[in-house]
Amino acid sequence: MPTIKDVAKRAGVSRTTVSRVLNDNGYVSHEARQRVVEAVEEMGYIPSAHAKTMRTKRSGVIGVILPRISTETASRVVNGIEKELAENGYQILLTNTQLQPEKEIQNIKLLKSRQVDGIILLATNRNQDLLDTISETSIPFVAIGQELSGVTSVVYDDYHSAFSVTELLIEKGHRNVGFIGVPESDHAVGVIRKQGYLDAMKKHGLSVEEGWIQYGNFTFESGYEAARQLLEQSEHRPTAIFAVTDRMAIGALGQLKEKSIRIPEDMALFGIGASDLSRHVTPALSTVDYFNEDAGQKTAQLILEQLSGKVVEKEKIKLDYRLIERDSV
Amino acid sequence: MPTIKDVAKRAGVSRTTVSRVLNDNGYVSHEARQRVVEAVEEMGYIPSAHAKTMRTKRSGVIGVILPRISTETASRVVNGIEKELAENGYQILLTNTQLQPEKEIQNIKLLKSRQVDGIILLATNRNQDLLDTISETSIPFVAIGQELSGVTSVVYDDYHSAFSVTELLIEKGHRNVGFIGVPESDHAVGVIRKQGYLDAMKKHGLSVEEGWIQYGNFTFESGYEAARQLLEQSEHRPTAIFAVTDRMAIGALGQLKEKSIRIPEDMALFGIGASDLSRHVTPALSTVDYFNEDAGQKTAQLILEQLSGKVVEKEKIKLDYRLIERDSV
DNA sequence: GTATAATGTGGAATCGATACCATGAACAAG
DNA sequence: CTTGTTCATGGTATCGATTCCACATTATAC
Repeated sequence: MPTIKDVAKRAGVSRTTVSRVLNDNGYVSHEARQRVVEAVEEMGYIPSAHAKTMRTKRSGVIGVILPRISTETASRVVNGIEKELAENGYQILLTNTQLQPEKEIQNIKLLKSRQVDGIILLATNRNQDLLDTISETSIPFVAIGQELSGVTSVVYDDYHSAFSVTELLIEKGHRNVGFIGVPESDHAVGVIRKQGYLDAMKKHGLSVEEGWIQYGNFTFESGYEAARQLLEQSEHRPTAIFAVTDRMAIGALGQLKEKSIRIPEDMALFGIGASDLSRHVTPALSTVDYFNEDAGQKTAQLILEQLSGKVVEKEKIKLDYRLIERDSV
Repeated sequence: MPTIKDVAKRAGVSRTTVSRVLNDNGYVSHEARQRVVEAVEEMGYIPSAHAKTMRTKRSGVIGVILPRISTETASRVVNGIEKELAENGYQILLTNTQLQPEKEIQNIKLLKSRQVDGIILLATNRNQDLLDTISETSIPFVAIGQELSGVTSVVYDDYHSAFSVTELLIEKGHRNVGFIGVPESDHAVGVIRKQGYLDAMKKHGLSVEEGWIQYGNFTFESGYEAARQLLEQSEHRPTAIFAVTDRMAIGALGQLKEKSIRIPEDMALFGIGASDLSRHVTPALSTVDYFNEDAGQKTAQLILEQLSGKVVEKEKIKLDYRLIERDSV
């Protein structure tokens, strides 16, 4: 690989002049510029980003930490981020935590060692170690998915969406609404969505029987299993199930079909996520669209804003959502 | 951010000694090591990967070029790659081309400027410019998904899988098998899979009527549309449809359902990809599993092999596949 | 026609790490 | 007691770019 020195020699100028041409700053005569451009072309010269970063302290890279790469939600968010950042000349460096909280911290260090200009975290938990690590981090940082105290966060409207879903089911005449949640370590999904459900029930004067609330772990299988539990409620069996993710809802759907329970006549079903799946299962699953791609884009914009140098208040952006009513209710 | 110099000062040793402790090579007394470790800890020192890369010419990063980030296939492949590389101390730098061929070349340059130690390309086409760019590239390179001449490639067994699918449909008694393909610019999917279909038909003495072959562009919608075309064949209407991707198969499924055509009684349906979707639509879609995650892992292993320094022959690895027969046939 | 500004170019320092070489101390072998 | 290893440490060059400063040269103003 040729270096700037080689180009300089070939063009018969100094490294400084080559640098000027490349970055289009300073005075360069027409002839000198011409010769440099030719030399670059002929030698297939590609500047070293490392040397540049080292000198300028800017890498043009934003680190993105994902819980897992292969989820639809994450993919969409990344898409949104990518789109926005690429337009502004930034590149993404993706890392994933395989859902291990300690890896989040590890990855933040890793990204810092690579001099990323900013970090975006798709958060799944909010443990103190993580918060500490972030607050020690001097570079622009935005979290998405969870509200992290002291950190600019982009969050979905977990509470109101869950509330609305529950209320919609109630308005459809259901009084016994079952719920499939996830562990509380994921605050947004595990705590807030449940709260939305509980508050909606309460508002309408409906009690929530023990056994109506089951838990899964985001997988189809756990939804399938949770639905089995819900069906076993001997008296006061739910007539509707609200699962906090589409995958679990579709797992539940499998259970219901297996038991030949008609949907929505005998059991209504609602999910969250607006996954491709939700649209194509039968009956089509009612769900909530969180506009993940827009969320990613918004997050990227916040990072860019911080990057632009102006001092920015830490803020919390709550995004819009939309209920999608389909055949399952 | 503290540098190695700051750590050296704090520990009362030279930079060289700090480097020795960090990389665990050369002689360092117990006390000196102790002091360095403490200093690193206290200052929260994180070494600059850029400086290191610059000096050592090794970045510990493998570039991965994807056609699009948010597809199930790509996600799985990346997962496999990640798993294997992470175990060997490498990191991934992801870029995507948004399906624009010229961006593939652009991204290769970008990755080279970042001194990646190797490049993995999820290829969708095989144009000459791309091949030229790759052959000019001196670093380890592996393509996956398409066979690129002169490049180590990991490919799916597109031909035999398509052949098997077609044959299976024929053995089920179908003589009129319709086909939904994609443009030939994607050689593996557009050309080879179609060839497998055609050869299987020929082998069994079946002619392929004009109009039985339709084309889509990987989307649900295009599958839906292609199926409509297939249904319009007035005489000799197909009794089975083989779509070269699950998404298009599921698009077709929508069309069939809309027209109240019973599956599989009136029309059998087969896809490729073993997507989550295929398992959960009704009726469950028969499909081909290409073991994408294993493919990613295998690809990573090939890169690691090249990285290990031994001279490796360019090779072409053809992967296994598995037909998954479900309710749609 | 001289002072001043604009234009054009290169030398050298710098970013933060590693690698090579030199040097010194401690200790064993002859 | 000299010689040769092993152990321990530091100085300095280097990787490939940018940036600052110095110095010409040319153009413009008065």
